Amino acid sequence: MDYQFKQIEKEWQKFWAQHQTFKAEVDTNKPKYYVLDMFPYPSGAGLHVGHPLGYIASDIFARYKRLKGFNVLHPMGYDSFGLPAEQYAIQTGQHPAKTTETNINRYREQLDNLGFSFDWSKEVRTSSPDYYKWTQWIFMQLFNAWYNKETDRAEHISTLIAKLETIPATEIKAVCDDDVLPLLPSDWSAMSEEEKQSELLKYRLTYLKESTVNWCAALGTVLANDEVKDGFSERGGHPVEQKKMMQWSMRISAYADRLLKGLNDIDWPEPLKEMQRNWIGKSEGAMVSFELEGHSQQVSVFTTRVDTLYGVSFLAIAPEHELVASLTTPAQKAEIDAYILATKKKSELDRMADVKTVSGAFTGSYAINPLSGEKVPVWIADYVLAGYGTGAVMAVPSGDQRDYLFAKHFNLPIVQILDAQICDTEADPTKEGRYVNSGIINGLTYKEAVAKIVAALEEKGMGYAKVNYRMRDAIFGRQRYWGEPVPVYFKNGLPYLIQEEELPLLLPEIDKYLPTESGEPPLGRAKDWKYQDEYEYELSTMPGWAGSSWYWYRYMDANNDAAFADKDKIAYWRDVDLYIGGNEHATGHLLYSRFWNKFLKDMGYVVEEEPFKKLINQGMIQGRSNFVYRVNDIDGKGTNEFVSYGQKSNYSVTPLHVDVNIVNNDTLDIEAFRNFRPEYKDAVFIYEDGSNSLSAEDGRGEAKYICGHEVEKMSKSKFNVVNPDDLVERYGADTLRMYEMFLGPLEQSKPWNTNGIEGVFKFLRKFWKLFHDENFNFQVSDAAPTKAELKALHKIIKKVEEDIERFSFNTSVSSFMIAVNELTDLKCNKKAVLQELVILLSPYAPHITEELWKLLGNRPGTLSFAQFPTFNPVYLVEDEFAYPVSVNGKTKTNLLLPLTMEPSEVEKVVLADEQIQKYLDGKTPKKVIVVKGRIINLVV
RNA sequence: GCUGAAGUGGUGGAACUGGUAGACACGCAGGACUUAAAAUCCUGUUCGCCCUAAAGCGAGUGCGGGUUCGAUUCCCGCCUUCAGUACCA
Repeated sequence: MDYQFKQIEKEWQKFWAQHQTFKAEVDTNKPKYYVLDMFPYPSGAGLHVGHPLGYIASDIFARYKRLKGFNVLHPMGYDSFGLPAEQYAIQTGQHPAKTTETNINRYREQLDNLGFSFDWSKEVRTSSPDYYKWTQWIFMQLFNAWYNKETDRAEHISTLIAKLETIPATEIKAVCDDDVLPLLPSDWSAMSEEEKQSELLKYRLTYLKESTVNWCAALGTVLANDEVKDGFSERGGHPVEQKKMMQWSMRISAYADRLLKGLNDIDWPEPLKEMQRNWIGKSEGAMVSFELEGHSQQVSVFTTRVDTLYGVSFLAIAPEHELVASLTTPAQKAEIDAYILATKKKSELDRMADVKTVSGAFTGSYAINPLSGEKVPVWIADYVLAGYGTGAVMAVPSGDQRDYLFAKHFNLPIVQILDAQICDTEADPTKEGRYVNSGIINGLTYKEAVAKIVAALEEKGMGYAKVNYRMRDAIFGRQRYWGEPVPVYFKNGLPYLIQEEELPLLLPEIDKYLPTESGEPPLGRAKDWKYQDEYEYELSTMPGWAGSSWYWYRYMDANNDAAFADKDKIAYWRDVDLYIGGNEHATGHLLYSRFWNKFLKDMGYVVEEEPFKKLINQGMIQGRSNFVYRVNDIDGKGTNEFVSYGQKSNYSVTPLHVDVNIVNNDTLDIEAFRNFRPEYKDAVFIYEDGSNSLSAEDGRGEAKYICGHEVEKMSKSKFNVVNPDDLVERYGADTLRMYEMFLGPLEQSKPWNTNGIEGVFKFLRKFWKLFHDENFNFQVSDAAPTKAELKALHKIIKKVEEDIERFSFNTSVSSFMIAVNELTDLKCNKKAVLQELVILLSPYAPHITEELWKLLGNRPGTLSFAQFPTFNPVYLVEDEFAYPVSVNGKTKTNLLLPLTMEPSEVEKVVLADEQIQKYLDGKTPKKVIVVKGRIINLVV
């Protein structure tokens, strides 16, 4: 029979499911390999053709590793808590769990269509109580932990309590809030239980704190920094404002340095690591305190250029800074108030777009330079961010451009501090030369100056060296319904954990998925939802990233209800060897996951410091839209006439999107177009050849309407969404799998273009034909392969292995085509060759190869665990080589010579060659370069 | 602005350590088969010049330089596109 992909694919998908072919069990006799995909959020739109790209690549790799003798864990699941299901619930009243279930089923169906080798017995769903029980459990561990800088790891809170009982709190090296009390052991023991709890909260790795948050009124929730884009929410594009709220936070900043260092040990794309480095934003500098004239408080600033301290001509503090009110003199009050009001009015977006305008206001107060004793004015300015450093800067106009502009604008002094510094027209941040106008560091170089200034500040108690990070602690709460409940209740305003045995804390049912009338989160609607019928539960839920920050461990032991995963299983599977996903998760998911992983390692629950050893970003698949061109009449109004792409320059036209699914290789399906919309029913066309009737005059076939095209985002409104199911229906999963790989390098973003899928389909048919005679009877021979056949085979063995190892799947598809073309030309139907080829191709096209494997007489289903063919270089050895002969680097001709011939001998033959003499034009070459087995170059 | 990635035929792309640029595929053109079409198969296809043809000549990997016998590949400068980030003190 001809290649019947539909029947073959259904049959094998059923077989794999029934036999649980890909179920992975711990097997200490085999090396493990863990291949993971970033699990999807099951949206209502289903999978489009861009989603499976990474899944196909990882599936090929997983199948390849199985053939190489590895015990492969290759699971899949769903990140099923999230906003869209809840938005839908608000609109329709339908429970998000129900929508989610429907969407998951659809996803599963689509995934099953593609023949992935997932171990579905280990499926996880973050929204299932069996799963979020353990997300809550990890939250509890974080609550019960603090970060000890001495041991450089997280520890149980009990070790902190032990310290507080024995040593002064000031001697405890902890990552904690700034306002921890300087308690003595006696103070601690004198505290009430509640006072103690309140103090411990300042140390816990997850803690409740009043913080400035990104509040999105339209979504009714708080967003993380990475969910805000240019002052608008990433999802939905609603405005976001700064607001103070009590919020759960995760002390990820405790891990800043380890998160930074760990990047050196993992095999991730360099750009991705760079993004994380920038996000963590480590900067080394110093804290400097300035006394304030007439006040008891001080202002401290963070600076990376403590050497410029003598160049400070004013202090600038954020309008939100806590000292603004007390620093403002009566005379300046009106001006300051007006400025603060103006700043608040400006939206985040304006403030960013408006980088060039200098603005600020003088408080009327003065600060004292700790080293020079000089009086400098204190200003407020919106270029100083409340959220970074201390929310105050020491302004050095000679060395910092923003300070420079500010000083120019407000006529403040600009003091040169280095002899090599040129700051007549702009700031000069270089560190060259020796210091001038700089008190104790005059005449010194940069390096000497920094050390001396830090020492002087430390001696006076006015400053110290400090490392600062841009990364803030992560907000860990959403005022939303469809997320994990936080396992916390409140007693006298203080948070307490519920008991571990009481997990999971189930998401309660509510009547509407909206905030309460008093503005509390939706959980405030739950009736009689109280801990021990008495205490209020936490009403916010966990953010989207909670469930995805540890899910790869759950796959190891998905059905365990005694632990998030069994210790022995974690000890076997350890970490993810290969992780494939989009790079939109660079600073969110991937950073939080590394953080939780390090914490779990500190607490002894897992074994590896880093969760994802190797990571690959698959490129985004963009949409490729098609256009028809509607002709406008003289008044510019649209007509019902459409002109083909090549003829459109002769008319005034309006381009209109047309559904890519009724366009084939940019040729419009006229019939389908007429049915696309009622108003097109009687459309008139001007075809590519300029004619306006379907059949050309000479009867040489049909005229064509050619569409224009453009690359855009894949979206419904642009009619460029391509559904994988349609392509599977037409060409089969094996063709789609190979075509997605054939499209180009995995990491590269590219527009989806179905043109060309035929080529891959033809290839598979040609491959099928190798095993069949003209009448499609299965027929292979047991004869011994010829030298040429073995050469073709071993060439592809070598190529495919090398390509898979470097994730170059597109080139191996080409190589398969070449191999099949060669074997077809050789009329090869030798089992010895074809059977090896079946194994080689099986990771790419698993269905057709399973079928042929069976037809070749092997036990069904054993292909997945066959042995990957071994490359033997003997078959590729050549004894002759057609040397390209070039003159001055330009190739002129080829010369067939034995490979054993030595270069000196080659040179002689070349110079004697009649043909080559012609190119030399009678001249004697100055030099002859012979690279054995490569090239001959004559220099004239 | 800063950081990163990338620019190769009509299109997707290949060329892995500097060694025959354009593999493989799409599209297109021509042909075979067919009453016809679809499907299939064969031939050609970087551009320009020359030519009945065979053959030949020249240019060519974003642009301008450099290193080298030889550069898509290495170095310097510039341009364009995409992504991330954005007053970070």
